[in-house]
Amino acid sequence: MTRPRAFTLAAAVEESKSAFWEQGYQGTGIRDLERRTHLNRSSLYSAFGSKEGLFRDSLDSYIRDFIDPLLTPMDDPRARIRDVEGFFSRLAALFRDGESPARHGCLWVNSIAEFAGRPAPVDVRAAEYRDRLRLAFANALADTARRGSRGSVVIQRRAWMLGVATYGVWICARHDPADAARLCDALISEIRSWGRS
Amino acid sequence: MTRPRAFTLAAAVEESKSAFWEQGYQGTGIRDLERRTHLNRSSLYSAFGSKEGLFRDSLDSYIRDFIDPLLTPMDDPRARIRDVEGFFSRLAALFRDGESPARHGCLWVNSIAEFAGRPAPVDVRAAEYRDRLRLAFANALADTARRGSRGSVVIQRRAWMLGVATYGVWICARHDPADAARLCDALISEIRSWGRS
DNA sequence: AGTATACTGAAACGGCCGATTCAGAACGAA
DNA sequence: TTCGTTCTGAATCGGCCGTTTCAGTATACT
Repeated sequence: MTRPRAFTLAAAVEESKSAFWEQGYQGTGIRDLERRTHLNRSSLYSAFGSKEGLFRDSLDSYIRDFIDPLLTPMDDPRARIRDVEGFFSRLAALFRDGESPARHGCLWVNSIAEFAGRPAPVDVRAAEYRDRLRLAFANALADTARRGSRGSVVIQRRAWMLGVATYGVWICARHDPADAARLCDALISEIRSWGRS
Repeated sequence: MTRPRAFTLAAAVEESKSAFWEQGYQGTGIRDLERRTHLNRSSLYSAFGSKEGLFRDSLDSYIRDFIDPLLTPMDDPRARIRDVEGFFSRLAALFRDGESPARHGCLWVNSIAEFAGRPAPVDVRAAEYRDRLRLAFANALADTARRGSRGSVVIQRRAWMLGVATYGVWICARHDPADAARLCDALISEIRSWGRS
């Protein structure tokens, strides 16, 4: 009936995502996005409506393709403390890989820092991300409580602590990925010591 | 000999600092700074040279007046684990105070997220801040090693962990200060449990 | 063949960006 | 009083901001 799109929305989002990831929302101009996506303004606006729309889609894609896979192992009801260690060791590997976009930190954490409280597509979902993180940790740590070594209060507290540490690691990675990798190692040691107690 | 300045540099920096703190570097325009400082462009530029110069001075003032006082208690060689608890309980109090600028997070952490790796007055000193934090924690935790309850490796590891947790708490505060306060409470509980072990 | 959409490239919008310059008035110290 | 500086206000700079519009061309469907 009508002429189809010559480009994939997903591909355009992919390129935009890495631009926002590296340079932030304000640091990325429409002209940057034109260059990265190899699309002109008109196509961009007809497909996404606005810069903010494109950013929202980038954020969605980021969570779906990057964050979720990191967390799902810990969501499994059979998850154990070793899955928590696995999470941080996978992070460490990303930080040590000079090619990984993880060296620019976490798109979401960066976005929270960039527009806090301001009218932005970030603010609402920031709490979601935080809770998702804490729940994943709490779930994976839960079996140590079941095995009686610790009370559930301690588990909860440690899940919170790991959540906030994850935020911190991302910030650290943005300015020094190698240090963030060492940080993950240290966290893994600490978590291992919890398993022994 | 010549006409003196009618305004204080420090006062101008003070106003600029809070503007940057709330809205970030890129989010704050010269026109914002004119409004906040009640100075016109010419005075601003003749006094500070550039927006970046004003930002650098704001960052210095931030560290001197806000960060240093929070850390010095832990720098004391006689510092104990209770000073670490004190640090987080002071943070919690700031987050619970609706007037405190701490509700906008940490100017430095925000800046790291905003320009990582880019030509900015932040990048060099980011490592300084990180190390200063870790050293302060390590120093205040050291006596638990001296008292033989823990090896120095554990102390080091925990100091790193608290450093990264502090980063995370600041990010968390930027989007939900009340939650950050609760987070500090949880950290205090955890730290207290270290003292008992 | 006709129709409906998508493509490209360019132009233009009002507005702000950071920064520089100027004229004129105000002021303090020598 | 004179000299040197700072003040204010306004204008200007080139450039990018995000966004809209348009004419012209290409493409796939019925």
